[in-house]
Amino acid sequence: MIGCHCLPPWGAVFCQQGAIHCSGQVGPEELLPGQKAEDPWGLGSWDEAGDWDPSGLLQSAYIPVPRQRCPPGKAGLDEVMAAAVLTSLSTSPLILGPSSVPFGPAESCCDPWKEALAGPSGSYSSSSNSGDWGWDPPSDQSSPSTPSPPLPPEAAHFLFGDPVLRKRKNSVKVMFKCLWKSCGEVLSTSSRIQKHISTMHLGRRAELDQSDGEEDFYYTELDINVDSLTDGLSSLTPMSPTSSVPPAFPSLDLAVPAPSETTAVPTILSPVVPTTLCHVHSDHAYQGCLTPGHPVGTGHKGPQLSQPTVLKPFVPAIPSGLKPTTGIRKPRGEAKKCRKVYGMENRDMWCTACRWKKACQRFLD
DNA sequence: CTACGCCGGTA
DNA sequence: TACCGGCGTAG
Repeated sequence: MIGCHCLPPWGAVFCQQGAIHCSGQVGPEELLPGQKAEDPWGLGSWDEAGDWDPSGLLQSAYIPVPRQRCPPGKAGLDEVMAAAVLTSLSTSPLILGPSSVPFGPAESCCDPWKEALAGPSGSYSSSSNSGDWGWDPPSDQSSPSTPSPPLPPEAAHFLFGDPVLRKRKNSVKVMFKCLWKSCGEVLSTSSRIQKHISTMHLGRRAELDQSDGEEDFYYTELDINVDSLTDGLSSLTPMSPTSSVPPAFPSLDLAVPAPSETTAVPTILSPVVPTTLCHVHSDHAYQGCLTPGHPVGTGHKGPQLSQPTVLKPFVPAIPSGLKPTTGIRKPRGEAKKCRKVYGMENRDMWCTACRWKKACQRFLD
């Protein structure tokens, strides 16, 4: 992985993760000027850096903004920036763990940001963030202009490092975070979050308990282990049986703002769908590459895929890794060929090229 | 493994 | 022009 500025919007989240991680080792002196001065959330309680447990959301209060973006000479973390940071953090808590794994507590604190970016981050990129995932970078992430709604007291306590909670090691705090787009509400109990989703997003009447379980798809459980650092991923990955949301990165734009009642399940897969569709589409180019003069309809597979708008050029599913031995040989065309269309029995209907075992000229690829 | 697409060669 | 050996690939 590379520098933050090169990353797509969601890459910025990762960068923050790196920063988050490092904040564990960063002393107060590392904080940007103004960070303490503003301290709009009473973060000034940072005074026990040594005692600081670098895992968990507690660190969210101390995300050092990358210096490249916010040089010390500048104003620092003003309210807007802090809100933005908190927003992006609150929408992507599950990736906290992995990124912190490769870096041990003994990591140098000289330049945490660089360390996080350029350090032994081979594992950083490959193991922790599923870099292969090809969905669109959620556009929301790039513009964290919508701060999260005010957090409930319990969440605030947790997030901002209630001293009492911080002392409690080996404790796992479970929070429930709304995954609804631009919401990110964090509540302490599943019933609360369900009620929140039901009433706020699904438009159900609060008094009518008509929950059909759909709410489950819209929140995720933050199983935050305050204790273990190396546990990062594993402590976050296991989802409660009640929560159907996969341990996907919540920074994803779920892109299902108005889910239909009919298919609730696919919605949880929606982050993957675009990619899948893309590959599927390109892998089965059968429908897509027919020549206009397509003759008989024998093999016609009915209406073509209505080109979904989500399909974009993307990474073309080039059959890479083909053996370079035979030089330039086109991968086998997937279009209909005369043999396929007419069959061996109607060989006389084939184009001459096909008859001669040459490249079919009727159904060009 | 077979079926297939088709390159390269031959008649 | 007509055909086919044989290679590489997909299933």
